[in-house]
Amino acid sequence: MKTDGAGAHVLLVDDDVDLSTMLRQYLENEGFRVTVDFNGKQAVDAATSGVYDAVILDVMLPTITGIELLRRIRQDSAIPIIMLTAKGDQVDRVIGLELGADDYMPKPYYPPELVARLRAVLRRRNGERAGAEEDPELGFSDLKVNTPARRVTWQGAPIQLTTTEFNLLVALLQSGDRVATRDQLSRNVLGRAWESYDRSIDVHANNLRQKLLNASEGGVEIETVRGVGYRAKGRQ
Amino acid sequence: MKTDGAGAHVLLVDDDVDLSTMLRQYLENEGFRVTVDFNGKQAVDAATSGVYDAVILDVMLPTITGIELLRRIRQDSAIPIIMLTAKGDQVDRVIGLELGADDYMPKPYYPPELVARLRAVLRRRNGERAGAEEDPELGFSDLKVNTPARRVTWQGAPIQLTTTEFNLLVALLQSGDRVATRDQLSRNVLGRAWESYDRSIDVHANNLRQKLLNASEGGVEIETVRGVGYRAKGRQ
DNA sequence: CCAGGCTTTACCAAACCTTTACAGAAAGCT
DNA sequence: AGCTTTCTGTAAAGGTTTGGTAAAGCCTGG
Repeated sequence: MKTDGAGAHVLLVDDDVDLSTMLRQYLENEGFRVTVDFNGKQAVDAATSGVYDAVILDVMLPTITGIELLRRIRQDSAIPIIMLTAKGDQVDRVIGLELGADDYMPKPYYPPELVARLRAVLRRRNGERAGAEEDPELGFSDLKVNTPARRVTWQGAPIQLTTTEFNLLVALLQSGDRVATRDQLSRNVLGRAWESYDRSIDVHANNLRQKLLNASEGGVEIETVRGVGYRAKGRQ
Repeated sequence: MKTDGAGAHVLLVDDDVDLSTMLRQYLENEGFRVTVDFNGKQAVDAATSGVYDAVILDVMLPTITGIELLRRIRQDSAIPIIMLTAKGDQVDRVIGLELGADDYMPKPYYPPELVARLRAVLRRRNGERAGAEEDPELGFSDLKVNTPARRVTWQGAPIQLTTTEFNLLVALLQSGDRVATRDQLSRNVLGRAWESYDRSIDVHANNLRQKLLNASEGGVEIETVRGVGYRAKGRQ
């Protein structure tokens, strides 16, 4: 249940208010604490203050270049840094990496991809090997969900799920006994906020429900919580 | 005195003539044979020629980045490599270490420290050769992949692969049951992060898939995991 | 200059996501 | 209970995304 980097505090330095707001929400939904710095002025102080666990740094900043920022941060701190770079901009990238950025992320990016890389640098920072092994298996009773392999089985028999269905199932299981709201599910699974009249999650939930029903004969259920969302339930 | 690595032949790739001369003297004094390459041009050929036991590689080179050099060497050889990186410039373990560097050494360094690490990687290499720790052969059922020799066979019959295809196959096999994401594959195989619309991995994956299919008649498959990446699968 | 091999592009088919519509269930109200 | 409103299940149509594939472009080493 405890995903990597849960609770890690991330400093996001980006001048694009809209984009960074969306990204912040996404990150928070993934369990990070996020602070945004729009102008980069205080970024160096903030980044080196020791309160953050990682920095996401846009290289395209209005007043000061991200590269310069990166250099200054690196003078005082070894905090993990991910740069956001323009697509195909090799120069910034190489310079960035050589200045000690831990990774880069070409724009435009998919938030889940960024989160994956963020977790990677955090994991690497903490005991490299130690926590490296995730709890790859979740699920209850005879239902096994192997996240790294993206495989689902009931009593050993594989269940064929689409990408979204798989993600949805994982989200539901991670939510455990708590009800997962449509908004949470939409953000986690579809990568967008939920708005009224959006029935997409419902459709996926039902398709998933159907497949699980067929495969497990009622061993796993997806319970509807009227007006709120869904919850996965199984005979323990 | 002459402990580990006595007589080992080291290739030093560094453009700073003064520094590398001093280092060479120090290393020779410690019992190593040393060859220096200043411009890095011939470094790949030299490193992969089989005459050296280890490479010390400066990442800050004038014409070509050390990272690029590293990648090319790793395409053809498993020789131990230590990177020299600028201070604080954890020149990317993401890229450096993931591309297969064995260790890194921040500049400025104390020669004794470098020698210690050099011996460590040499010892590790030899130890692995002695112990059963290594898996020079990976693959399943009738597919044999010999990494040091860079040879692939199906039921003894060789399969002709390009460098990239071979690396891709190894990356897939090493990932085992886990799905290898495009980003992971891109980093490991191509030495760069993945960005959307980059289809290179897909093309290689399909070429490889085709060759394996022809050779093994379905004994090995490269499975596509939609929206995520690929996985190698074989009849066990 | 050629050859081999990596990358990019373009196109197509298949997979699959989203939307829509409607019917049925649940909850509220009187 | 009945009636009304709100919400969810479900099927199907439509549209979008994704990956396979062929081919052209490009780079590099010979």
